[in-house]
Amino acid sequence: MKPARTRMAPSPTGRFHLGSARTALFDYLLARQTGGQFILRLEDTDRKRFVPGSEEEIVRSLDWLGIAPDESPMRGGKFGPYRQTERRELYHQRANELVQKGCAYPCFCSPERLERSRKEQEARKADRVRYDGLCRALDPDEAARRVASGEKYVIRFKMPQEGATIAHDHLRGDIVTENKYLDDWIIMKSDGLPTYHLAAMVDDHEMEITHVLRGSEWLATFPLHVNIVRAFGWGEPVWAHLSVFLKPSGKGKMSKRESAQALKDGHSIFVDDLKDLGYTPEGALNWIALMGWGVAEDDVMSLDQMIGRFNVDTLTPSPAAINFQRLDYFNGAHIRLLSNADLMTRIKPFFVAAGLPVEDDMLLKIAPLIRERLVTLDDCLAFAGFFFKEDVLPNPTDLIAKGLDAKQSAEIARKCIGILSALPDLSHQSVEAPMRAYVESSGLGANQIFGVLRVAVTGQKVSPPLFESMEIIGREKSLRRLRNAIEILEHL
RNA sequence: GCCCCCAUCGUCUAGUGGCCUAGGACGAAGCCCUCUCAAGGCUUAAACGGGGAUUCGAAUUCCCCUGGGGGCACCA
Repeated sequence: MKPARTRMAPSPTGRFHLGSARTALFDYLLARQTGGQFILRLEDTDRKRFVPGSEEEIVRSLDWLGIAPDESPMRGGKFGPYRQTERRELYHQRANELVQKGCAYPCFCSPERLERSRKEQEARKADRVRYDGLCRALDPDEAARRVASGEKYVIRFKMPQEGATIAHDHLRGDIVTENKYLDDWIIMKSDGLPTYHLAAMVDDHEMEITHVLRGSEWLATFPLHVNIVRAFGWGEPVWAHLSVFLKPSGKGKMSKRESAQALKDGHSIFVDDLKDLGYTPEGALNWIALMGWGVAEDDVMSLDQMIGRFNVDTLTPSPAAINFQRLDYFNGAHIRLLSNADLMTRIKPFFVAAGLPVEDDMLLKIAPLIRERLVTLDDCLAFAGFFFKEDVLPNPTDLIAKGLDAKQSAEIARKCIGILSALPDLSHQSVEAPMRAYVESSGLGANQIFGVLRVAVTGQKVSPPLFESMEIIGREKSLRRLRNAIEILEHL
């Protein structure tokens, strides 16, 4: 396959969400696989909806995911500039070219007249509300004179009114639309900036884009786009319209309210939130990739494996419901693939953020103990926070072994102190045998004895393996926590 | 309302006319392992939306219906 040039063209008008991330991923995969380039182009022609900070969020999200573009407004590239507001002269020329060719025309209708026309069409229940064509009928010379005189105008694309437009989508095949249902859409606004329809087509051509992957919300104006490209006489890229993401129930798109709820539940549809929620880029990427891309087996994949296996032909056109349980699964699966050193550097920030005095070598020893227990990285606090505290505060009732009372439990703790004190060291190898022997001789269950020990030493009912944990905590601290536990039990 | 798109287990999907008694993964249930919780292993339940047509034969092709989604801006 020839090197593909792909592009993601978000508008800086809001948060960077799953849909954009998936488009970017597929763009990236295709570019890498073919030895091509992945481009980020900012479609900032709508100055009214511009949201400060959104450009930064796009770049930050892409960086974090590990799928940074090869060419972008920040990084530059030989097809720049990559911000549409910096390319207005180009659009101006191209729009005029279409007018000259008779494929587009200036329109002087005021927003008020347009509004009136719309209302009138709605009132008589017209099949489709659209531009009534007043300025389409204008004499070109007359129109040119009015433009030259400084009258306010927009430029509309002259849609063919007969026949049908056949647009080819790579995933759906030919999409046939009768031209009578199409409109003379505005391609140049009165503020001198182009609309998406013109700008994207011009840029995709100028930037030599070979594959356009975009959301299915563009399907409705797809016929317009191919008509514009054809009016210029350009070759068409491969078009693939990706399906939308539905909310977990599968009924409709995620709403603001549901996005907020997801965040409360520890999930998010915004990539920039994922890091703080304890997700890894690997897990997030894997999750995103498998929504709308059918892979027969071996679901857990690294980015490199995805590059190797990606295929535009196997993208699915049907909408996909978001499933956060799968995100958790993929995240845990990728965490388990991490080396101790890697895992260590990833969990460290969460301890630091919690104000715990962490040390690298100790974290390195803890990493293998909690690796397969983590669903999200921030789970490390719940599993291993006790390692870094001077003292733990076990829930008194948790200290009482199942089926026994406080006194008997205190006795177990005392016995443990005796055993552990007598040992040359507290390595888990040294501890295991004598503790097992104690369980044997006591007539109690391992659950009961280890339970008391666990809660006393870690302060919690659920913890990493006990003996390994004590080895890291050390004898002094372990014994002190045991004595505290006895204290608590005796005062019950 | 009009136009366009989509349709396999609860969810993501494999499947391109006979290899389908419909495969995998998440989730669910059970068992094993086990110092807790996980991880891991094994097992189970779970789907071709409905109706026609083509064909010796249809999840796979065609039509209709239904359901879902998107669009109908001087927004992208």
